[in-house]
Amino acid sequence: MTIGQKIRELREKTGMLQRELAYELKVGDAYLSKIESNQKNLKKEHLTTISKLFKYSYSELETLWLANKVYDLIKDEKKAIEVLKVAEQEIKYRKTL
Amino acid sequence: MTIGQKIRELREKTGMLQRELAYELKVGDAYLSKIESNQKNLKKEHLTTISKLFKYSYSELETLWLANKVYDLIKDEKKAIEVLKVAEQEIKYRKTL
DNA sequence: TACATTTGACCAAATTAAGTCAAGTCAAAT
DNA sequence: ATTTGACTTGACTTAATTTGGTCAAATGTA
Repeated sequence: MTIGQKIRELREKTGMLQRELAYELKVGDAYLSKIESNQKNLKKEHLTTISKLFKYSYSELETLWLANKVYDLIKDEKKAIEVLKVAEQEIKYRKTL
Repeated sequence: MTIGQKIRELREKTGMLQRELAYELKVGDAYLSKIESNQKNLKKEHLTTISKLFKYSYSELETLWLANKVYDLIKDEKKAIEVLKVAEQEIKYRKTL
């Protein structure tokens, strides 16, 4: 599940049009279309609006949003999974400091 | 192990000074100091030079370099580990498409 | 002292973010 | 068969941020 998919899911479940949600977010509908297909990242602030609008956990949206950023960084790498493991170890290690 | 630590390790093992390695990389020694302490990221191209200079696996350097970028992105997040899990699932999922 | 390294403040250039607009697609209704 | 409405796409723009550094001063350290 990506942040884009989640937003689309929330929107469609309430029968809202892209145009309508875009209006709430104060962006154009073309931009929202790209957000839902993960071609663009939305601002973190928009997560707040979405969270309130659909009464959906902000924290979960934030996790998906961050995961999407990580994904963007390594999606084209063959070693993507290994990279994540190394990053994970680093996080765990530095937590203990 | 971070990319900065690895570079320092390689440099020190050969008794090289920051100034000397910096010269090879055509950067200032202050900048190299920051690279070794992960305050700055080096260019991917520099990995090639380092790999050749110390005869150390390019692929491993690249993994550390990428992991460092991922780390930078989520280091301040409480949910860092969870974010990595979500990103990992996304990578695995999209690979099967 | 002198050499190696680190740090903070700063900078220009390159990149990314955050969009827009117009044209195009696609399905359903007319 | 054409219109309509929802959505998508590509090309573009502008502003903000990041990258990739530098220099001078401070801090170890032998």
